[in-house]
Amino acid sequence: MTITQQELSQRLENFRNKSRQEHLPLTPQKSAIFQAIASSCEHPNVSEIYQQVKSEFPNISLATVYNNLKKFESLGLIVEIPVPGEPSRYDAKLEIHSHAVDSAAGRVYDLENPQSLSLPKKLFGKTVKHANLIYYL
Amino acid sequence: MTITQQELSQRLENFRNKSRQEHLPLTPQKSAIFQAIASSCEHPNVSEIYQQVKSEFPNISLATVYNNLKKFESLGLIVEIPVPGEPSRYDAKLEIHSHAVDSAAGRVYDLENPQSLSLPKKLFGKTVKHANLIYYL
DNA sequence: CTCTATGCAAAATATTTGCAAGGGA
DNA sequence: TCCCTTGCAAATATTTTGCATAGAG
Repeated sequence: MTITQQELSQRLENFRNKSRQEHLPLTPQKSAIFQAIASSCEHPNVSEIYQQVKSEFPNISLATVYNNLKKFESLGLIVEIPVPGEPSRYDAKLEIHSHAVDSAAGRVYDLENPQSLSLPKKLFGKTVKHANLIYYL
Repeated sequence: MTITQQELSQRLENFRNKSRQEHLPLTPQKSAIFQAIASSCEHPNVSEIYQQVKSEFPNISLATVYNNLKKFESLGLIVEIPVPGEPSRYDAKLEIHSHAVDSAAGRVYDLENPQSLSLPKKLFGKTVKHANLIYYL
């Protein structure tokens, strides 16, 4: 499963814009980490991202990967997908959607949200920031 | 938020039945661990469960808690609720339902699934075992 | 030039495993 | 009796932090 060229460009541009907005230096390592997540539908976990980036930057530190993931999350560039019993995976698709977790195969799929699913705006007096419907296969 | 006496009895009976079915000895520690999860809507995480059980069994080991949680999960007695950025929480409510995660308050609420939400039986040729709709507040 | 990011190492946290002894069925 | 469970300690795995240096804006 690959993403369209157009979708990828959009994600990367969004990434660069956000970085500029926040006056954050745009290093090659950061770009590589973001691309490792954004350039496919693989929903990699930390060590997969680390391995991937390592092939381009053999000196990259795992701490750098962790630090950047945290930063990207706080900027709203990526979303963490927690998976029961395994390390979290990361997703750069920003539209609200669902996930199918196939633990046996160690994979996470993207799914459109069903038409029928209308999300509440508020719960317990608090704004619903995000919603994630996870199917376990 | 507390659960009804009836619901609790049901959960505990289910727990005892399952243990007997599987020919697993029913130790006081196991019961205490299960009850720590089943007797409220608190969705405790591992260390909260550990602290709770420790008050009754000061010698209990954290490893015992972990081992039993894994066992309970594989028996279908509890469900792990992964929470982004924090350790997982555990739920003994077995009906399919949703969760609202309030990270700021460190709480997870149970929610009925909306009527409108009809879950697919299969995805990608695999049976949907469980589905979890998580709202982030 | 200034400020953040990087890489390294160490610390902190979380989880799993091996094994001897104890206790339920 | 048999086998699972417990508790302890050690091993692994995961994530965070501090600090000196390098590099982006």
